[in-house]
Amino acid sequence: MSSPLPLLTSRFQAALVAAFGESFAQTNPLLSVASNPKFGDYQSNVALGLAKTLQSKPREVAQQIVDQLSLEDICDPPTLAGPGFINLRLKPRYLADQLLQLQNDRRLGVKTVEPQRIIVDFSSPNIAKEMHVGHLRSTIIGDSIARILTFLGHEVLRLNHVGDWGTQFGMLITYLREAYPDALTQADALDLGDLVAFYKKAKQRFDEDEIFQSQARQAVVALQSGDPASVQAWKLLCDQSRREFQTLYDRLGIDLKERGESFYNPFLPAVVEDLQTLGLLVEDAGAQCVFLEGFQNKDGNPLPLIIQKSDGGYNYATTDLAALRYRIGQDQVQRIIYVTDAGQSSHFAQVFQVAQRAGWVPEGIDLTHVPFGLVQGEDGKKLKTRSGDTIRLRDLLDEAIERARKDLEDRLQLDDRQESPEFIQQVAETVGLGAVKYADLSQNRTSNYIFSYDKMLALQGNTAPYLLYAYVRVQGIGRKGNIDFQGEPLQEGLVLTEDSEQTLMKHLLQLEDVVTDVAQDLFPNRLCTYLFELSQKFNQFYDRCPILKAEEPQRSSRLVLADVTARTLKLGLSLLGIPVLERM
RNA sequence: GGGCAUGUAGCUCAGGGGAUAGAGCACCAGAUUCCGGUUCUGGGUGUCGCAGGUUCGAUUCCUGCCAUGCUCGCCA
Repeated sequence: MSSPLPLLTSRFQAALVAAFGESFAQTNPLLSVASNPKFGDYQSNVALGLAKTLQSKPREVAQQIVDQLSLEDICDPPTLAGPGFINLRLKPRYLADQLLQLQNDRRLGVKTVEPQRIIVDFSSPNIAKEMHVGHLRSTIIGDSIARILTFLGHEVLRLNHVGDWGTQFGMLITYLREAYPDALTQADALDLGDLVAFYKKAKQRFDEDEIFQSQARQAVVALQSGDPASVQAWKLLCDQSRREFQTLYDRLGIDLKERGESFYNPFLPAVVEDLQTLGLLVEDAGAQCVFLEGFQNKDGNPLPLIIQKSDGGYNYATTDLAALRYRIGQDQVQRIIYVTDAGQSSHFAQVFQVAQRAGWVPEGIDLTHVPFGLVQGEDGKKLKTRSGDTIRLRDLLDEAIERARKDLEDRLQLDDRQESPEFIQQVAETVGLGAVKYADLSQNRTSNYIFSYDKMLALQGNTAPYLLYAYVRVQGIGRKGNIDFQGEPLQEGLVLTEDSEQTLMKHLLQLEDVVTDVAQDLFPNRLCTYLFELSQKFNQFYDRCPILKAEEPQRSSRLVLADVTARTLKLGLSLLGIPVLERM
């Protein structure tokens, strides 16, 4: 393990028992990283809360705990401060020993946990539409969450719940039937751009023309009941979109299993029947509904969740309920994580409520909606092109890569460096795509975020290029000194004498805490903050401590410290879906 | 009107019961015998939207209000 926290916790619990008796064996010692490094490395706040129960003064309680604490192998003698904080400082000897452990551990101190089966449902674009920046957030955040859970040892099913079913197909098929019938019978009769244009026109007709609307609704019902011509047309349209999506996933390095809404079609009638049997279903205005608890419509009446439309068709609530049942029953998962925009929060709350009331969610199954905010332009409004259209994801990625290439070429020219076109291409792609991903992941996902190429590609600040460069620096040391970091590991004799070495090492020890925390709360931005701070601390160390020119045993110790830092950066970035470069 | 989210430094944002609320950018000034300066060191700012409440302690939790965004029965 890398984190000292479990060890410190058990020592504190022993001290609590010794000081106040057996009943305090389970008391949480409230240990955390010190709020300010000047106080130490870790702190315990337990005395402040305990004072009341013990009818004593906080500082006295703290002193009684400290008197019983046995930490000589880990820390300097604990100190009391303020109203009753207990401050701890790790010993340099302990840090050097831990560095040796990390050097020999491929997982860099992060243990695997008891495995669960978990579904991460993310990305989920709609067939016959282009992926846009909104899908980017779901895709990137979902991918990172899946990577982190997998790294901790869980069995993760990465599901792409594509929108390949429903009213949109009725619209599209009805429209194409009159405007471009070949598209319904021949593969690739249209390219995707045309398909998107047809979709827009179909939507327009749907909104304006009542006859068209009812034809479209009938077409949906025909499709959902398996009409062969409709099914064939539908398959052609899906194949075309699927290939387009896949090129984007390949570029982004995203692994996903497609299991779209259509997959659950056979299970939809049973959802209705079972809700009927349970007595939850009510007919209202011709539609089959479950009336929700705690939701109101504009008139203050209970809000229904529509399970079956008045025309007999199903909608996405039905599909999500069927999916939920399948995932729990057939996939046998213990946790389902839905990564979608915050606008769907109430939809998921409603679906979860109905599933709970129907008894479809057994004890111990965790359903979590992971919402995220909008991507906005620098004007604070929804991100658009100059002409007001939605920006296509592939155009956005292309532009990030082009800008990264331009930055690189300018730098090469300044330094009079010659590099091959292949090198330039690889660096531009890695930096460009990495910057886009990191910019998104480094924000707290709950709020909206302002998209800026300039900021995400900046070489300073909390950006992908800054982190990538810290990694490259270590590789530069290796090349310069002819160091084989993969070689025979040292067995002993490491020393950490300088403040900047110790500060860096203390940060390396926190990786496990951070990864565990992100797996729990599903906020990848905390991992970003950790990696940014790690890079800053590495740069301070690099600035103050010569490595190759140092005398032994400093030289070897610093090489190990640099290597473990680089490996931590590489691992951390990989959990964000961002590959590193050896040179840039 | 109901629901949800957000409101923290000039800007972009972290933090989320505990000590003097942080970072990056921008701005100013410095450093560099060096392993790639895409670096490092200094310099200062805040009624943590407003008002109450809970608490030994609130920017953090609760309530109300204000502002902004998203959303509210047959799209997903």
